[in-house]
Amino acid sequence: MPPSTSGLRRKAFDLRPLASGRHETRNTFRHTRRIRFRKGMTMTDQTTTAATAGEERDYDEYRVIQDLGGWVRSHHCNQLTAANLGQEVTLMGWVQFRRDHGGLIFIDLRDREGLTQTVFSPEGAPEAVQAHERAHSIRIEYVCALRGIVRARPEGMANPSMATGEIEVYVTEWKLLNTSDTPPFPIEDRVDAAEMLRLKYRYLDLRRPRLAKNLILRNKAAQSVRRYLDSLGFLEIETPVLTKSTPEGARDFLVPSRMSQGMFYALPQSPQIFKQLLMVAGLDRYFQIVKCFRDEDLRADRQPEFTQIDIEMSFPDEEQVMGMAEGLIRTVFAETIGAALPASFPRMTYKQAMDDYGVDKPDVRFELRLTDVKDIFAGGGFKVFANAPCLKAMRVPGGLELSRKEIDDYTEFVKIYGAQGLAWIKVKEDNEWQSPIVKFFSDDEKAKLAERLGMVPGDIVFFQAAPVDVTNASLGNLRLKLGERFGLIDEKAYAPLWVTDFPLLEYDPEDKRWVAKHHPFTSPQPGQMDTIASDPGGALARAYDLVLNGSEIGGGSIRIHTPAAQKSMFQALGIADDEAEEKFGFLIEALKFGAPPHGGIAFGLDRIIMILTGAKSIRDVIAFPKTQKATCLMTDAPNVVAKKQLRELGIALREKAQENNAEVKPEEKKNEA
RNA sequence: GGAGUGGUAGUUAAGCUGGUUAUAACGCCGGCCUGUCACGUCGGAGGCCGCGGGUUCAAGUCCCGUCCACUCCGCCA
Repeated sequence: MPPSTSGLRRKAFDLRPLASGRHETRNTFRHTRRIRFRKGMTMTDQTTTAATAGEERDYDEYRVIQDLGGWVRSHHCNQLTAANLGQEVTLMGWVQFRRDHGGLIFIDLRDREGLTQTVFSPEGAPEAVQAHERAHSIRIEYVCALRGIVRARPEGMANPSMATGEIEVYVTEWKLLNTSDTPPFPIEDRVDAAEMLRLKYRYLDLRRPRLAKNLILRNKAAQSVRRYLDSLGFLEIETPVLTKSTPEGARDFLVPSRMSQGMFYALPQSPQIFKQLLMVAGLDRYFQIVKCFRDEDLRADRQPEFTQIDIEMSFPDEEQVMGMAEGLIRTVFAETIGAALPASFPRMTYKQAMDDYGVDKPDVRFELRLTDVKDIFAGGGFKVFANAPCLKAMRVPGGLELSRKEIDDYTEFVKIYGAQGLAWIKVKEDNEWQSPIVKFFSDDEKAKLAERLGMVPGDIVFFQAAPVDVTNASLGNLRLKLGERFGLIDEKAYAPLWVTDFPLLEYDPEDKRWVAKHHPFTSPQPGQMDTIASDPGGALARAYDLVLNGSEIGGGSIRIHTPAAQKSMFQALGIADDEAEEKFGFLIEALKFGAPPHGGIAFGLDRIIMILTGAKSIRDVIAFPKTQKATCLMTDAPNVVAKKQLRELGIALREKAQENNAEVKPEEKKNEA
């Protein structure tokens, strides 16, 4: 290998002892490749075929990992501008791209802040020449410390798409801090690898600027929340993670107790009761940015562990909680993305939301509405409409252009929500109605329909005749689809909306009983407690949800603060006195000792960050998220545990669970007693 | 629990009504290259077509099952 006997090579090679006596770490990918060569072809085959044009080189001799050796980073990779010209700087980061011209070598160095172009030239001082020679060995994702001079790029060579595009760092000396295997997917925003891979190598996915930016913004939002609430006298107080299972609400995650065998803690679905007890304690104003756990199935915006901004205050009415909450959201949006939300958020009752939008979290960025037309067709000749428990229509301007296939697709879409089909009328340019059903309508029905909906040429009207929940769900969700289809949604708009006057209770057909819609500590509106027994579905709660762009980002209520009212509430929910005592006795007890009127709200931080970043998935705003099956592909959690651990907890697995547990890996077996 | 979409080199994808040796781009390895910026150029390596059955002379392709990821319904006070 003649080139490596040159002085330069020898010098570079001799850097080895400088690496603090540590053994060099070779690129393991290259290592595996070698082994593979041995299996298949021989190494001599490899070298003879390739070494035709020039001398083969082994760059591994340059891939000696070095210590920082006292080097200190002077700037991050998004910092240098023309203002820094001539300065000697030290950058540290990952190799994003290399452009090796044989002569000049360009390396774009990346850290979480951005990119800086660095140049290695074979000219200049001997150190710089040597730095250039060694730089041939640099590969993508290697970790380097580069020291050099900030220079203006030559005339016409600036890159306006880079923040640091005016300058480059002319490298005089560099250290290889670590090598990297070839990453399983490119660390770049513009390439979208399979989510499975991204989750397995999450730490690489997070190197991509888009995800790193999301986490940086998430931090900004969290700090903004803390500043705002602190300025209003809210105390950040931690509450237990190992707590007590409560019967209402979502499924709990359970943690077995070793000390009390057969007993379980539950992870909190929210710190609800604790924050109320902090009010009883007289701490007056509480907040916490806190993990909550619900063992339910996942969605694009739902993870089994998620983060709430949990807030509670003493002596408020709805106006004070909502005013504080509006200020919080306005502050966060202003301080993170510079968006100005309205000075006062509009409000809508739950009933109006369901009537006009079919959902309890309307996206009010666009105008389409549902209209009740049941009365028009009641007792009429078209039996499907006449006999429907609920009949609503939605007029869509411009919908005439929808193709038959699109309408068929929408028909399939609403079937998801239990609809049998989807009726429609197109209003053609000559004002004639084109529809499979209109022949069943009387002239009077047609006239009334046209008038109520304000039908004009170019429209399509969709109908849903079904039970009220099916009608609302199918048209309400179709509305969102059509909003997208017709470009009605301003993606840059932020449309907050309070939804108020929620029902206190809702009927659970499965359990055949009334359950709290919000939670069982929510106060009914004045006078409503007395009517619960006679009309459980009619009682309204002092509850409010904050909806932003059709996403529920927060919800809260004024709480019950007297023991008598809380007992009545449990009675209404069909929770027997002894059960209430067992499950919530400590709360009722606490309310006896001068609990102040109190109320609060909790925001879904993950969902807020989704909106702030435009993320389509909650996984893109969480550092280490779970899959839809609630597993972690990186750590392989959940997993089996040693039999000893189970024994200590007094736990025996049932048959089916044992089958899963049988797949214990050898090293895990070792740990067993 | 249910419905749908996807799974083919390291990655992203193509592969039609089943039919030669499974294709491309990027990446990887090596040669050349002093102004690139997703550098260029020449050469090379790289495949349990998710897994298991079945149909067939023949399966990446058809059928059944199964696993994984995603979206949705149920569920999520």
